[in-house]
Amino acid sequence: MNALEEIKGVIPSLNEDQIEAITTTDGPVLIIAGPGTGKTLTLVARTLYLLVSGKAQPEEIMLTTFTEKAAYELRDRVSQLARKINYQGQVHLLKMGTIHSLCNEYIMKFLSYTILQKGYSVLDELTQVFFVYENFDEIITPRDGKFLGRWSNKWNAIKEIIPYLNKIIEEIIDISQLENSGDEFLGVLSACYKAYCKKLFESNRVDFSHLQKIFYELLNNNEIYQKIKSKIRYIMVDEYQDTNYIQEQIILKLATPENNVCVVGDEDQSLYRFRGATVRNILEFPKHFNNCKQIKLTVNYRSHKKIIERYNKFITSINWDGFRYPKEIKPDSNAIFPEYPAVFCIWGKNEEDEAKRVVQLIKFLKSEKIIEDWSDVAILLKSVKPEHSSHYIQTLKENNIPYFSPRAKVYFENIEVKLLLACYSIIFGFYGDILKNSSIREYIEEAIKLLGEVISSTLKDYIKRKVQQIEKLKEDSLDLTILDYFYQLLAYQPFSSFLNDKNKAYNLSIFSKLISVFQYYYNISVVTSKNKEFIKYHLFGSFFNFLIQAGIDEYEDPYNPIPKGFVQIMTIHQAKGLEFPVVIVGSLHKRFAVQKQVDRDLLPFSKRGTFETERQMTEFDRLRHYYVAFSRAQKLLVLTTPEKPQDWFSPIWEELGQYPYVEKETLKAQKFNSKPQFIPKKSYSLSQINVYQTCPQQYLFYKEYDFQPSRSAQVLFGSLVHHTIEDIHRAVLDKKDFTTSDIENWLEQNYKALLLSGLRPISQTQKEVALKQVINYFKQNQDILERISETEVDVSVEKEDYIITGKIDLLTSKDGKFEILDFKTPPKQENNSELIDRYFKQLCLYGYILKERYGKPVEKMYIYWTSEERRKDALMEMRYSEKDVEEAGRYFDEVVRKIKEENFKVSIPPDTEKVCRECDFRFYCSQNGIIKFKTKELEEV
DNA sequence: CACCCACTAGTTTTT
DNA sequence: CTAGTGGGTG
Repeated sequence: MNALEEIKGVIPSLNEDQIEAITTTDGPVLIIAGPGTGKTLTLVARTLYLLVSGKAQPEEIMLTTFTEKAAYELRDRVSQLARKINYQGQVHLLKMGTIHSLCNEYIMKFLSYTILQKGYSVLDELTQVFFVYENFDEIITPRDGKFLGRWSNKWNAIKEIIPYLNKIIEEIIDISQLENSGDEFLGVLSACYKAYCKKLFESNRVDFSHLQKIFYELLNNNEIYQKIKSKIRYIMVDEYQDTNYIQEQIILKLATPENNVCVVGDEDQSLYRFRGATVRNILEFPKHFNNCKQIKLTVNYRSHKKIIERYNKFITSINWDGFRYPKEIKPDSNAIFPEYPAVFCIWGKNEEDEAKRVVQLIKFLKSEKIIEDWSDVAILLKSVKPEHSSHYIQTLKENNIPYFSPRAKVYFENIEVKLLLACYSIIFGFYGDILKNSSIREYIEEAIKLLGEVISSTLKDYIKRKVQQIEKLKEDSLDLTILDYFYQLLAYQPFSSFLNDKNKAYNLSIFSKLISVFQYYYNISVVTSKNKEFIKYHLFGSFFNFLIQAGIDEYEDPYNPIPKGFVQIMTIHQAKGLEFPVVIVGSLHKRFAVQKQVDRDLLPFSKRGTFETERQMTEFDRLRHYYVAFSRAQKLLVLTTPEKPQDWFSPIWEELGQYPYVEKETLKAQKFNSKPQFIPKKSYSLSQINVYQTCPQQYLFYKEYDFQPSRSAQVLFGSLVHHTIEDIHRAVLDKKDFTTSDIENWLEQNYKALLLSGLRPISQTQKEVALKQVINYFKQNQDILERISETEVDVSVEKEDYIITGKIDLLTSKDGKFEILDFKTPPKQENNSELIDRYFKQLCLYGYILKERYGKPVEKMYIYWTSEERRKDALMEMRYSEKDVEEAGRYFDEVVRKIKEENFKVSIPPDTEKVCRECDFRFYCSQNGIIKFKTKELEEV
């Protein structure tokens, strides 16, 4: 059977255009995929086709997506179908991810050729802001009270300058041209840019745009380019309309010379201009080649034909003047579309009335059983901030309809967050007169009032003790970080009960991360007499002040972004790539502005120059934005407004029936059933599973909720030893010469990197112990080092409903047999202990995976106890039988099943001395009777 | 189509 | 307070 037939066997629905897209593998291909035309399916099938036809091995295919989530989904689907077809290759080796994550991977691989050092940290949106804040005076100098002649407020200047810094990189702008432009603003800007980069690399950090730039520079080094390129034969790029200039350059470079590059996208659905994306890439793609194949997918399998008709009319209502591939989306000719009003409008007298009618409609749909679940309805808005969404939310609440709107930037409105902030502001003395001129005065005062209403006497006493403790500080310091207060507060009501509420627990976890960001970016570890005033002013006056004003989002489950049982209220951006039976589009009367200042200032210096005119940008972008919204609808598209819509909506708005005057009777006769959401498989690392085995509560808090640890010295010690041993192995594999002083150096670097990742420092003696262990290992095991064949081998295994991941080192014996080496830093255990049994099961699993992958059995497995001085005590040899492997498999299934069932009860309390003493939740657990832990420290709390 | 001026709203988000 | 809109003029 040929590859195409095999694929048709598992995906019978493929149409002719899709098949052409799948089988046109060589040379440049542009796939224009309209909404609902099976873009993801086509990408999955194309990848599969490349694999099954033997054109490429998994590791030779690179597929970039717009989000991590899309990458997961693609990978899951490919591996699912690959199994169905019984494909034998290693699907997990596919290079799939966002462009950023792929850049990051290659940078790590070729680190020594870049400006970055080991353990560099990547700034995200929030930390980039604080990085500029931290180095503000060196980056931006004010003149006449204004920053760069434009902005008078410091935080404002930070917020405004960051898009410029990013754009300079993304548009590959020659900074000397800005300098010499003669324009005063651009001159100062280029100086800022230089200072920013200098600071960035001095502190061994990168931002997202620099990840791309550094990778791009690697590609321009021919020797490295050859290395990278030799392993990439096929490139696919999803959402190509949302790529920026440097990404285009990266893709084109990676594709040369044979140009097996396939880009997929739809210029009509481009809505990320504000992030530097430009449709220019997809429009000009064919011009880069002389043999570019173009395939258009235009058959829509998503929407009712009346909906398609309407949005076709909408998108073609202006003159695109060549800035669009002419196309018409066609309904599925095999589908039967029942006759009912599939598109109608709601025009309220005012926002309140509009919301009332919207909710009336939603209730009607549900009570008539036209929809099955509340989550079949999505309200799509330009923004979900309260000023845009509150009238809908209010009315939904009044009618007891559950709703879900995680991106409303209302994190700080949650009671658990308010109460924590109140506690912190009292502990550090940020209340009363000090608030007078603060812009968060109202917020803090309200929070304190709220705390007054719920506070218990024990919590009151605790806070009093802490206030006095800080007041008494003279010349000395407390053994408390700012984050430690957080974990102590969790021991008290109402916080400890909040931990039982999933959503609140996640929000508390976000709080722990915020505090940790503050400690890190303002360079504070413990509270001292010298820094207590600094903490007071900066924690509230600048840090929380900024965050509360900007607002941050609440927790969202990456594995289940559209939970069942809730009406979805989301931004149009969020809805991209999704579909819903019923889509209600609001904000039709609002003006639509497109950010232009950054482009106006910088694009003239881009190599490509400008593209559309400013008027065109506005005209094009607003149509595209709402085109995305309208095309999400499967069965029902409702346009809603409290006022006359903007004129440019008239092509879709004209002659629409109005609710409730539409033919409700024919609507009533319908039944919309929704497809189940795709939920990607969860992966569990073996170290995670170990944590669960040690203490399910600890697993819940650190691994499930992802609380930021404050006191995990043990973790740091273990990682430090592991990483440094990895360095030795890598150096051996690279055939580099090194001495013990190099090892000392590596350990020091690793230590710094681990501290940067937010771990708590360990003592000098402990650090020396770590070094001793590593050097001991190095000195006594020359024979092992010589036999290392691979380090950090990925031993992931995909099970029926979960993925287990792990990393090990691989040895090859003289006669070519495999051996596994795994390092353990805890003290050596007795031979029949429970822990050894657990480690043994891990090794069995590793052995099994490797046998499957390489087709030959693993001969020996070793645990190496690094804390043992002599090799004969440190090295523990194990062998497994098939029976052991089976048992290990059952064992992991069982543990994962318990985790999935959310069984986090502690049945056997862990060793309080070893485990709990290092755990931030020891106060919480002992106050709540989970463990008995009495020490001096606790009594003082 | 470029420029000016008065008026008005205040966004969207990935790594 | 910044910057985008949109009407008006030349």
